[in-house]
Amino acid sequence: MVTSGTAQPWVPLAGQSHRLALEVLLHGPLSRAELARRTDLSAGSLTRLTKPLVEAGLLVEAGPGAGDLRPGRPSQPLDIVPDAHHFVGVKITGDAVHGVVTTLRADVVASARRPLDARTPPEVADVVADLVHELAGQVPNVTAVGVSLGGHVLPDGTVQRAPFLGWTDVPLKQLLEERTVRPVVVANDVLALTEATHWFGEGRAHSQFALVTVGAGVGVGVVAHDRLLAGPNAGLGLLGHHALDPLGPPCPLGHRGCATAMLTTGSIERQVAAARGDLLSYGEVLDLADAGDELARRVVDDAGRALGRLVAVVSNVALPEVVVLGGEGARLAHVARAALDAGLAGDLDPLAEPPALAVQAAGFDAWARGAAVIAIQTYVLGR
Amino acid sequence: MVTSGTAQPWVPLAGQSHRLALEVLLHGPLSRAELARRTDLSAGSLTRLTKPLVEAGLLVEAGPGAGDLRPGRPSQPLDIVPDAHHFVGVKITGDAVHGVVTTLRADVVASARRPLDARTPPEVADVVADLVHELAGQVPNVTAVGVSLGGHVLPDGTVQRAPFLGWTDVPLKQLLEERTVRPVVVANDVLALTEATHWFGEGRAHSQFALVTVGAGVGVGVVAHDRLLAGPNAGLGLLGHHALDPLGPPCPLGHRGCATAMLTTGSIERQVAAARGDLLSYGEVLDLADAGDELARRVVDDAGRALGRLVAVVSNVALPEVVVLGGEGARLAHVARAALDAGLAGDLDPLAEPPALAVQAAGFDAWARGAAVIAIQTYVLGR
DNA sequence: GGAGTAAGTTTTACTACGAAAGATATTCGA
DNA sequence: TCGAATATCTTTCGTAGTAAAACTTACTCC
Repeated sequence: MVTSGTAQPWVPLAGQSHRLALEVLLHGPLSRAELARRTDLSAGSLTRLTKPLVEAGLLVEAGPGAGDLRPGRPSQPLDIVPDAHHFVGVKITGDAVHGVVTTLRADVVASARRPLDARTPPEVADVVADLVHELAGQVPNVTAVGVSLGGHVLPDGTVQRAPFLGWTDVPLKQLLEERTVRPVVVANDVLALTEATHWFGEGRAHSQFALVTVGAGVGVGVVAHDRLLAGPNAGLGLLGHHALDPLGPPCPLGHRGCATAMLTTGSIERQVAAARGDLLSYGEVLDLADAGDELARRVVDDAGRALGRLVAVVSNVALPEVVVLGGEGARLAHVARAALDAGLAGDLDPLAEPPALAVQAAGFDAWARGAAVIAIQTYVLGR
Repeated sequence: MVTSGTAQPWVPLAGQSHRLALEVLLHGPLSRAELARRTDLSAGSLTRLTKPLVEAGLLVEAGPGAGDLRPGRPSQPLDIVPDAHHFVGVKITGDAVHGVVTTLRADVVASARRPLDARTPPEVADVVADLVHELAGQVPNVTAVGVSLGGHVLPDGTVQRAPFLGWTDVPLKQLLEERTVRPVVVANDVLALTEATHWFGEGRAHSQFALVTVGAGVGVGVVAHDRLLAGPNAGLGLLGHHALDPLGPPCPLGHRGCATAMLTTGSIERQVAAARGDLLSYGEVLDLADAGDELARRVVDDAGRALGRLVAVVSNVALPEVVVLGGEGARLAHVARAALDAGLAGDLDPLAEPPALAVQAAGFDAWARGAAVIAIQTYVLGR
């Protein structure tokens, strides 16, 4: 039985062993021969390197790949044991806390939610700890907890700034480790979702892609050369006030037609409410637009066109192979796909190769899963 | 004496030897101890690895670093021999061909220029070959020739598209190798200049930076994680028609206030000519603006503000530590620095760390030097 | 049931590395 | 002028990781 005690990170694994384990984690069951090809190691090295990993229980010989009837000795795919470890991911928003439990492969096995009535750091930490406790009770072997929120997070887990909560310099990691007595990792929400997309989502096959999120805010994450673009400004929503439509509505800061004004769920609700007199939720607005309501259609199409232009800007600078659209408002990309495509095409060079587009499952669980992935990465990479 | 025969690329060097040689090439004379620190190798390994490199003449023990009087055995800096190899770099524009000769460290030791009267591939190749011949005659050991132009270049040296010349699918590398009987590398001009900035210019100390060029066109190159952002669309001027000023003049394609309309030398000349009646060169317009001429000042400031906004967009997406401004029109950044800063500040998040700005030496020699750097890289990395 | 094929294993020799101890060349202080 | 201190560079040696080649295993196809 795998020890259920303190989490042994993968770090003690030497260079190549670690690389092999990671390759198996990310790209599913792989035979030794396939691993040898991917890593440019010899077949002999693979036997040598995988033996201790199998003996330690980190890798297991999965059943033979069923379908392939090829000549030659059948391969014996190696795989990790996904539920040897579980991870809790929590996303904190301005008015609620969303949590999920995932396996080592980031498959969600449970989720829960708590409303957030108070926003002081200790109170929020209490709610998060309570949610973690509930979720962690449902599975064995919870190895680490990841927490994400909109704002700037320092490497030591301090939230330097979180406008949605009105926080500055809150030692969130420390507050949560005191309460949960588990390893906690804190990260920016957009960067966490970008990493999730990179390791376990639509970005898995690409070494260069971008994630554009729409929801309460607008965010962009870029992966280049298989690594997240980081820096002091990463994940802060720098394009939040990028001008997209000179005729659009103003945002709270007065920028006419900026990304926040055109794309955030709040702004779209507000535009419709101002014209109709009654307040509809973002989902209801999209439903109306889908049903052909003229007003909703106009607002949603304007937003779609703006999103297309935003994707074009990101695409023109970061040269992604794929642009993934995510965030709790991502359904917009489906409802206003035609307008999105038009806005995108208008701002791309006609001779340029357009990027592929992918729309992620929306909703807050996706955000929380992103936080869990940060916990997985920390455990696996040992940072 | 170093052989003056066929160029032995550095490639045969094994992994670490190659890395050491590259480190010395890029970061000047370095002692073994310093190299050990930079590469995380032991001092012992350094003796072992550098011995063959010194014996082969690739590295030489430079004179002791004069100034430093520290206790302990003095270090013996190792250096490459910069003029053991020379490289020719050529930039082809719509109406001229600019060439330079550089050392292995990309220091320019000669330059020359030919007007371009005809634009058919064979005629252009003749002019380029003639220029290469003249330049190569001035130094010993010309190892390779780099050629750059605005357009899309395939990995095999075919110019797939070059709007300035009206070319499609021209096997330029082949045409030039036939005529010069030397190894030729062909590359996109903006990407070549970005690599030059990365290896030997303002980007040397940074693993993440962006280059924005202004001149006959507008270009952007991005380096992330110490590698150029590449892809089918890299270097094509994708932001050339990015909207920067809703009230600006239209570009030839009708985009009002796009990067081309606001920033290219041609458009600035045209704006001033339209208002004054007489045609001034770009340099004269900048001189006038500097001298306080109201019309020129207005046009140049509008351009500066637009450049600032362009830098902001690039900065917000690519998160560079430095944004380098280059291209033959880069003097704009000096003349309209205040407007540039204003435009930049307006589009940056007030809470974000602003990127550092650097302005490159302008002029066509810089473009040609970029082409030479591509030749250097090809020789050193052996692609 | 044998030929063919490819995966996986074992053996062997080699290479690259770090650790540690030694050699060398300087500064600094007595 | 002579150690003591200090840092670079060199040498030696043991170890770990590697490829190459020969071998074993387990299947398909004829």
